[in-house]
Amino acid sequence: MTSETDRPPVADPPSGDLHADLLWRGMVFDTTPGLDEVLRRERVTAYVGFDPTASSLHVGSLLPIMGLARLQRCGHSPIAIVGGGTGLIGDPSGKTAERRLLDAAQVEENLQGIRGQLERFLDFDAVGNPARIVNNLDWLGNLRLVDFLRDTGKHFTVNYMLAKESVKRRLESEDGISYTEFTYMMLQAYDFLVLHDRYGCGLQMGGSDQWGNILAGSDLIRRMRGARVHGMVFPLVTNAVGTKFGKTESGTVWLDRERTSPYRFHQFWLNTDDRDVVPYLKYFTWMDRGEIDALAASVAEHPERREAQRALATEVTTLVHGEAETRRAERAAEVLFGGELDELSAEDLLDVFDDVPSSDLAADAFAGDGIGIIDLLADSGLTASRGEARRLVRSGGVFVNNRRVGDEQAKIGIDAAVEGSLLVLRKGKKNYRLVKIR
RNA sequence: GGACAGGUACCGAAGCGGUCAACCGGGCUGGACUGUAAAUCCAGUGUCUUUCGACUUCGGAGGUUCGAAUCCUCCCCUGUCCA
Repeated sequence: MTSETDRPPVADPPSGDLHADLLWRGMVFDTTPGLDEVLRRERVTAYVGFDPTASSLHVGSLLPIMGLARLQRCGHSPIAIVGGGTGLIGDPSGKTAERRLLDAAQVEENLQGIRGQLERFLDFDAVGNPARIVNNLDWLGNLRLVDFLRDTGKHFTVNYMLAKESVKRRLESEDGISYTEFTYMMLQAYDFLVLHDRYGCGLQMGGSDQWGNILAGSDLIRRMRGARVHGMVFPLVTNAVGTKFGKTESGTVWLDRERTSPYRFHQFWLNTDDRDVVPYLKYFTWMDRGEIDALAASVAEHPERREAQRALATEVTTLVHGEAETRRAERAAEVLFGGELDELSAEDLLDVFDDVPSSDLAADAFAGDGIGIIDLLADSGLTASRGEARRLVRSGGVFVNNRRVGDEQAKIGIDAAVEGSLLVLRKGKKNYRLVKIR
């Protein structure tokens, strides 16, 4: 026992060797010494903090989420802390500029969204080790400055804080660091202390940029409670292309379907580079070693089949959006990349092109021979200008209903529309636009 | 407050009186190849018309000139150094 508090008695030892599993998955970037022993012998309560700057998490948070989920499956207890209090402050880690502050109402709203997403991964009704979500605003909100400075602040030397990488970097930057953000570390350490006291929390996990903050927490607990608590950080998820993980041309990949449709979400994973797919399978799916090894072999021998990517996309999309949405996304991909639009009804098309931008067009635009392809492209917004539309047609990058249109003089008649009401414009391979005719 | 340096298209960066819609690189968009890939190669990348051409762009406002991104004046902004 690392805690002096009334943590529920531990009945069984944890199941499985979590630490070994995490190691194999490459999820351990660094830990405090002895954590592996603790995880083997005791049921541990661990927490991860989530950033409440948006009402949704994005795929960048998936690694810590899966960390918590794996932990729970081994019989440990996960706590997700949504930093309503610290979110009001802003973490300087990994940032080079001062962060804008959120107001309390906004944080509360974001918190609700995040809670819903976490519920897909963590079991809040598990017998014995239910997951919990807490908001640190609950204790930070009415924390008295004088008390805090006397009880907690006493344990931090400024020298200690200045030595932290996150602070150092900001000290060297032009804008410096505000006193507010400078204090962030202390607040996060205090969170750890509170969770330790209330829930017997003995482990904090997080991204590798959190290492300093995590150690600050464990140091604080050691000084104030004389207890040894642990920290573990995940590696930074990278990709072979060298761009930031979780970003596409169209922006961040969110877990919220309103921000990133299940189709796009699925596509994001499907497009994973060969070199990244095995690590991602380890990180983000529940597949075991045997399954992943088999897929790794498939990548090596028949990369063109992309079995690993398909499995990854299916698994992760199912985790986040459920089976029905995953089916839909897969079907949409088949239609969009497999080819035959002809067999689909207007209704099917609307379904498949669910998240494709669309524009309306009056039926009388087709009077006579039909509408000119250039006009159609420019009016629909698929191209930014008529000149671009021309260039695109010339270079063979324009498709109407998946058939190439190479003549810039071409007219599109109303009869080309599916059921007289729908045209599918495509630019290149993946850029679709739906034109609804009314 | 003083001394320099500089502000050019999405970004970086040439141009320094006409032939500049503006070299070049990156990015981006197409095409070829392919595995909805990577790498590579090709093309394009102000607007309108596309054949010629017209119009709007080079921090802002004026001015000189037949003609300016290029010269002059004032203003705004940024970086570096000195106080």
